[in-house]
Amino acid sequence: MALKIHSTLTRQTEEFVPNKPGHVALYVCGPNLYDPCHVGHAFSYIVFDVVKRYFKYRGYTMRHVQNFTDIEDRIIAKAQAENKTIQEIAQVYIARFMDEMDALNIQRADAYPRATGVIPTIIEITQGLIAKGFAYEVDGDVYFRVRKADGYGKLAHRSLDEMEAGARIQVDERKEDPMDFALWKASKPGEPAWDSPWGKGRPGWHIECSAMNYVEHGPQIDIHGGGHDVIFPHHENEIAQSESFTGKKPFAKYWMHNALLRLSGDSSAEDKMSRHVGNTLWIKDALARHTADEIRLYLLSTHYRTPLAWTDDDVDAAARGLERLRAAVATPTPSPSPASRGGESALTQFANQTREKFIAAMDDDFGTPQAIAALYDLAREINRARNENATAETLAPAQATLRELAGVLGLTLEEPKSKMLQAAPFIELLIAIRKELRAAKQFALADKVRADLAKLGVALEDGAQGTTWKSQ
RNA sequence: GGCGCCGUGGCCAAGUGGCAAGGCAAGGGUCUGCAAAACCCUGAUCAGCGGUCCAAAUCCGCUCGGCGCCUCCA
Repeated sequence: MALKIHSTLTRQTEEFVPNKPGHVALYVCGPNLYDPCHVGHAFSYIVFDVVKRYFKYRGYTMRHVQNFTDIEDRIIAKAQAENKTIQEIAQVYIARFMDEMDALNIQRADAYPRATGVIPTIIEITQGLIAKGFAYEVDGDVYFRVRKADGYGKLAHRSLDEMEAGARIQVDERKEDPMDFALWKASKPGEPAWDSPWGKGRPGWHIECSAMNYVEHGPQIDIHGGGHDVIFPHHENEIAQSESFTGKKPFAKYWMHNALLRLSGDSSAEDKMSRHVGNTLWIKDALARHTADEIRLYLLSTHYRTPLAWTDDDVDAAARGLERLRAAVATPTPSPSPASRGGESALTQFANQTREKFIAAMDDDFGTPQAIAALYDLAREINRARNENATAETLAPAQATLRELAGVLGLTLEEPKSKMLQAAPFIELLIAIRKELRAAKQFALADKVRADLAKLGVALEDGAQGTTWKSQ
């Protein structure tokens, strides 16, 4: 079975064939650093984290590059408003970004280049594009000549004429074509600026990604990813710049775009989550309410190309499902009774079939919803076997498989860290006393202990192997 | 105005031509001193209308409803 990917460029689900056998060069568009990241960003980065984990699982080596755009109009505006440098602004959000990615169990990229770190390459590419006739200078600005680029609009599947017919942008008379976009902008007083052949200035919005790709990956990459909203103009322009400059096509072999997350309000209409619109849920706030496993399971329960509307209730529903998965991998105390030989190999066999189903689902354009369904099926079989007194040894292989597959989705299946570690010895003490009460058939008192602990947020569960507790 | 997506049981969500995955919730049951957990059982003809086909949630057309991009955006 071959791994297939839906590419925005062809609008087809194609078999994945890397440029270099066994290796994947992946570039994912990172954030502009003028504000914290919201769960829409988290969704995108989780999606590509799963893409990466799955490729590794299938034996590919990866090089994953994620950029930071640290020079851009909004960052400049923010810096001016707060009387700070753009570097100071960027640093604050980069530190927060890294913390949040770690908290979401998103594996770090191999490189995090910053736009301001590749200015010489940006100038080199811009010069090259001018030399080849793809760009022109006007008053210290440099514009890309879209009419010259081969197949401009091929990613967005729109022709230039269509775009101009419906364009709402103000036409800059100095540009040859209204759709021409800036590679380099002459700086205004007070703005950060770099020396260039066209005077003091700074990069336009799209060129930095072409430059960072060129520096980190070379002229061609396998997969370029990002949110659906960045297809046009950002990725379209990246293709135009990179292919025109290097002459190598395709710039990226597969273009993957995740659908956009919407934020479901109490009564208001659901809108795309977006920082400039203002309806955002910061990652930090989401993590205060839900664990990374819960958030990931929820987001991955929908296919990445299907839009979904975030609601806390739905995340909570996913969290309850997660508990069943966790119950399945929880290690039971080895049973003293002899192994029930009957279902032993059958469970392992089921686990192996689950792995095949999981792989088949993921091979088909990262079908996480079906992959997760397979996980639930396996969890049920494990729990059932345990109910039928299977030994720890019998359960272990299937549990290992469940952990293995969950790990591909970045799910740890670990119990959330208890908020009551300090109280643990006292809770254990109460459990021990309650055990004696139960042995003495003083059930009313035993139940009171359990009920009162529940009021304090501690749930007791009496199992065959004794009583366990967890905080809620 | 142009390009595109979506509408599946109470809720979330797969399936994209051949008897409708999975999760949450709900009801019934097993187990348990009781409870919890776990497990078992129960439920949808796929927005509406028309068409193509031996056969459609899946293809075509129209209608209604929701959304995205075309400008900053993951």
